[in-house]
This record gives sequence, C-alpha cells and structure tokens, in this order.
Amino acid sequence: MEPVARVKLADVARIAGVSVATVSKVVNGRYGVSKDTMARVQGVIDDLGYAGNLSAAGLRGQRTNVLGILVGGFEPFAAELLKGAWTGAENSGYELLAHSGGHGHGWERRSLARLAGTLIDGAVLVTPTVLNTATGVPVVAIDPHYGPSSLPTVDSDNFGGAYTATEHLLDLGHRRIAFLGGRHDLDSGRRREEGFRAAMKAAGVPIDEDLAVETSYEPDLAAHATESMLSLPDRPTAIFAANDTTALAAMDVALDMGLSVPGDVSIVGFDDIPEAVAAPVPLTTVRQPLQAMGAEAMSMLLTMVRGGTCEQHVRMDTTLTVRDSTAPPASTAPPAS
Amino acid sequence: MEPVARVKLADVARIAGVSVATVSKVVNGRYGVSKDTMARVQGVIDDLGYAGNLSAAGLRGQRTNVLGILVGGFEPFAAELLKGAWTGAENSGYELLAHSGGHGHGWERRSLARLAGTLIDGAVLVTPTVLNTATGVPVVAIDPHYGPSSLPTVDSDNFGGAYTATEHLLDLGHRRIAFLGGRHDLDSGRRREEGFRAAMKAAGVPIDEDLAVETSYEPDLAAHATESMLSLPDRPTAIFAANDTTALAAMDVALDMGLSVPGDVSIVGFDDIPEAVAAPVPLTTVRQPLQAMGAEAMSMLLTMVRGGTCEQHVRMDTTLTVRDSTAPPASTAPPAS
DNA sequence: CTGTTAGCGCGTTCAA
DNA sequence: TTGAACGCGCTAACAG
Repeated sequence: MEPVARVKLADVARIAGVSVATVSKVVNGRYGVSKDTMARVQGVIDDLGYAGNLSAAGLRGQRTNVLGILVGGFEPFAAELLKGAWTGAENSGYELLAHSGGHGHGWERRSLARLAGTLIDGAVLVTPTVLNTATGVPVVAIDPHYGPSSLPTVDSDNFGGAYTATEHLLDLGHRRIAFLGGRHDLDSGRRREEGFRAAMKAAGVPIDEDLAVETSYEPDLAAHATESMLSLPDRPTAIFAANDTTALAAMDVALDMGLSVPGDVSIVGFDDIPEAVAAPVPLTTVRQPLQAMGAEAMSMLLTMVRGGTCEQHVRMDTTLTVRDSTAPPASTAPPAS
Repeated sequence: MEPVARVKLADVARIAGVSVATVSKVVNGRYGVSKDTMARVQGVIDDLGYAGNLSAAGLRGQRTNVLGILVGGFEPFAAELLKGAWTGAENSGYELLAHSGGHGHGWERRSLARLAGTLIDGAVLVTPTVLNTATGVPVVAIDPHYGPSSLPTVDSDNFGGAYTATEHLLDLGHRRIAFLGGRHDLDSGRRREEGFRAAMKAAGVPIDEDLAVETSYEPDLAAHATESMLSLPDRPTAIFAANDTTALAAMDVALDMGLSVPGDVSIVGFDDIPEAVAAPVPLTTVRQPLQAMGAEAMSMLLTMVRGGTCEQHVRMDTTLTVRDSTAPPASTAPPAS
C-alpha cells in the first residue's frame, strides 16, 4: 500500500476531463488551448497542488530550466561559491540544484553524467580535476585542474596571492617559514606553492624542504604535520597554509600546544572563508572573492545556456587581508627598513 | 545532430555484448551474473565512464540514495544549515541535493512535489510555511511555520533568545528600542517578537509601536524602516532586528547616515551568520547553532529513511554573543546597579 | 483546439 | 545465468 499517492499529470487530466497533453500544454504555457479549458485545468492544478515531476519532465523533454552546481561537498569554500552563484542566478528564470557528489575520485564526471541533459540544462563545476567535456550541456569550471582549459573557467590570481602572503611574512622578519601545501591535482594548489617558492627565492631565503609538506587540504593531515613541525627544536616561526581550512587546523594545534599565535608562530591562510575572521585569533589570509567568483561563473553559464558565448577565462584578483594571526617573530627584532 | 552523445546503459550493453538487464544488475550489484560477465561489463563501464542517469533510475526505481535539502535560496542562513547537513550525512551512503526553489509563495510544497519520490528518498525542509505532508517520503523541518507540527522539527529557543537580547539592551540603559520584526508566517518570527515584548514589559518599558515594524527579513524593507526611524527627532538609541541580515542592513544605513555604531545607536541581530562577525562593526547577536541544527535534521532524516523513528521535536539553545555593536546610550549614564 | 501515441533511460518482472 | 518486454510520468509530434 502506497503511503500517499502523489498527484500526477494524469490525475489532473482525469479530474479536469481533458487529456494529459492538454494539461501538459497548460503547465508549460504552450499555445493551442482555449481560455476556458485553460482556466478549468488551472483550477484543478491549484486545487490538487499539482507540480510536475522533475525527473519525468527532464527525461522526456529537452530543457528543465534548472542549472546545477556540482561540488565535492558543502564545506565553507563551496558554500561561499553557492551563495554567489545563487545571487548570480536570481531572476534568471532558472532554479538551482546543488549536488554534493561524495569524495571519491572522479566525482565531477560522475555527477555530471548523472545530472546533465536530463536534470539540468548546464552546470558550474567547482574544483574539478577530471574534465570530460563530452556532456552535451554547457559547463563552467571554477578553479579547475589545469587553469584555463577547454572549459570556460573562473579562477583567481593564486600565484600572486601566495607571493604576497609570503612577502608579508618575510617583511615581518620571518625566515623559517613552513608551507602547508594543498592539492597538486589542482592548478590553484600548484600555483600557490610556486608563489611561495618564488617569493622565498626572490628574498634569498632558502626553503627547508622538511617544512614544506602537502596536505591535500585535509585538516587532519595539516594538524599532524603542524604538530610535528612545531615540536622541532628549531620550529618554524611562521606557517603559510595553502587554504584557510588547513590554516585553521594548524592554529588549533598551535594553541593546543600552548603556543601563542602570533607570538610564537604566525599563520597565514588562503581563501578568506567566513570562518577565518571568526577564528580564535582572526586569521591573516589571502582573500579570494569567492561570492563574486560564483556569481561570475553563474553569469557565464547563463550566457551559454541562452546560446551566447562567454569569456574563456576570467581571473579575479586576490588581496592580502591582514588580521591578528601574523606578527614579527618573537626572537627577532623588526627588520631594518 | 546531438552535440555529444552521453553514454547510457544500452551503450555499455552493446559494447559488452550483453543485454541492458545484465548491465543493470552489475551496476546495482544484484545477484545472478557470472563472475566473468560481471568483470567484462565492469571493464566496459570503467572504460566508458558510465554513470547511471539519475532521472531515469529515480523514475523507474523506488530509491535513489539521494537526500534533498529544500531551501528558498542559498543565502547565508541556509548555507550554514547546508554545511551542517552535509557533515551530518557524511559516510551515510547518501548523496545530497540542495534545491533552491525560488521565492514564490509555496515553494516548499512545489519543490517537494517535483523532487520527492523520484529524485530524493527524503528531504530536509528549511523554514517551510506550508506543510502538505502528503509526499510519500520522510521529511524533517527546520524552523517551520508552526513550531512542532505533524513533521519532525528542529528549531531553537527563539523566545528566550529574543528575551535575552532585549534584556541586554535594557541592562545597557536603553529605553527607546526599535524592533525590526521578521516573518509572521514563521513560528520563529512570532516568538522573537514575543520575546522582545515580554522583556520590555517585564522591565516596565513601554513599546512605541511606531518603532516596531515588520520586515519579512527583507534587507531593503529593513533599510527603509531604519532610515525613517533614525531620522526621527527622538530616534531610538537601539535596534533589535529579528535576524542578522536585517540587522546588517540597519547597520549599513546607520553608518551611511554618519551615525556611530554603537555610539549613536546599538544594534542586535539574531542567528549569528558568518557575516555578523565580519561586519564593519562586529555584530552583537543571538546565536543559533545553525550547523548543529542542520546536522541534527539530517541525522533525524537518516533515521527515518532507514525505517526508524526519531524525535518529533528537537529544540536547540540560543546564546547571546556580545560583540561591538552594542553599548550604553550616549546621553545616558550607565544604569545604577 | 484537443486527443492519441511514442518514446526519454532505466529497473524489474518473467520466460528462456 | 541471461534477455525481452513493460512502464515509471512526462513532452512533443501528429492526427483528428
């Protein structure tokens, strides 16, 4: 026994005394229905609270008027992009469907395959690493594997941001700087590391490779690495983490170890997620305009689904946002200017 | 000519030299396929990168292993709930689909009708005002129209939170307090107003009804109302807004008018969205544990889709979070203790 | 203007 | 162990 029968097109048709085709036309605002019939059918639709089944409509028709945002998970980074994408799609006539496809490798291709064409008319892909563009619907990538690719892409100046952040630490007098690297399978991750290394090199400061680790942006890995490094006899005086989540994990560890931030160790992050400013010690970080990036990607997608063409690559600026987690190293006098 | 053909079950079957039924069994791990066949089919699936179409599978089958979070829009409040719901669903074996159903009245019923049963096996409804439970799938409501209803519900102590916030302003010495009310069609909105009124009454401070307006949580309406009230000869010395979004809109207006916050006017919000702490003047607000609420709702939903029964009503505590947007009124000495 | 009909891609009988 | 056939709810041709 079905718990409750959902009302379907055929129910409306039966009660209104017309065929399903006619109801479909009314629902979709197609021409070829008399005013009378339309009114009667609409009345039944309202009475019954009928709303078309998205799966069925998508499976049969060509369009759904729904756009997708495909992410690995609803974490703070993706959530900011979501907010931006939503504002970018307001009054566009499209509904939004955000899909969290699980963490396994290749989720982006899988998500796309499962949704594209039938459920969504186009998609924004967040940090995709595998790009199989054979999907049949317009796709825009945010912060993908290989910077600008075959897909229209939105990213930010990761190299410049990392360079500036490292310079900031160097200017404060830090020399022993640890680097919590991100994901090497993302263009952004590699560029942040390049920016770090370039700034160190330009300052003539050698990098202790034991202090440069990769975390894949996993907070747990970052926490472990931080604990090891801060337990060293000659521990680093500063940590540059390739994203805020790992920076905050590092901060937690440092504080738990009884160290002062920034007194004993300075910490810089990357992204400027909302959690950065709300941290125990407000985090100095490289700001990416995440909401603007989401809105821009959505705007590009809208252009494409409407048949237009858009920029192949939009790069946003990053800005260093200095808060309370960075200061000169304790044992060092401020650098002579 | 189709742009690109998506790979479907039939393609896999053809290339593997078996029927679609066999491929379907392999995909869904059903019994009745020889090891050899299974391996060959799996190989083709991997080669082609096949992933089943969600619409078709949902339309035909009974379950999709996808849970929905239905919201009016991806704004900060909903985004926090999303983050929590995501953590609550990790390692559950379910994918998540967040749907932003547009702003029209009745979006929650419409969203549910379009997704439930075929696309999603259950749903978390965020601030629904119309609850037609005839959907056939388990549903959990967060912050609904009428507190605990026929649906399992998660909310927070809205009355107590508003009472405490008002007391805070009264304790600081404020007497002329404006109230930017929320949505009367939400239980939470009415309770916040009740809390405000109860605290004022308990303190013996009369409410100037001209200073108590409803904004429906619309920032524009809040901004207008604030501008009017702050232009009064005897303007209020404090504003209690029923949510952070309207509180921040009020703050913008006050600052734009050249007033000091909290020097000229104190402002208190409700929710503690991430934007509250990042505001020009960090906002004093009543904190709802939004992420915990999202996680709890998802956990209840998981229990239900797995056939269990869950609490009918979970109420979370609210806590006043004092930041920089509140202070004693300028012209008044601190109250004698 | 209205109704009949044929699938969209898949899961599930049931027969081979 | 495998495959053919049916139908989920809907849209789009086309026929009336």
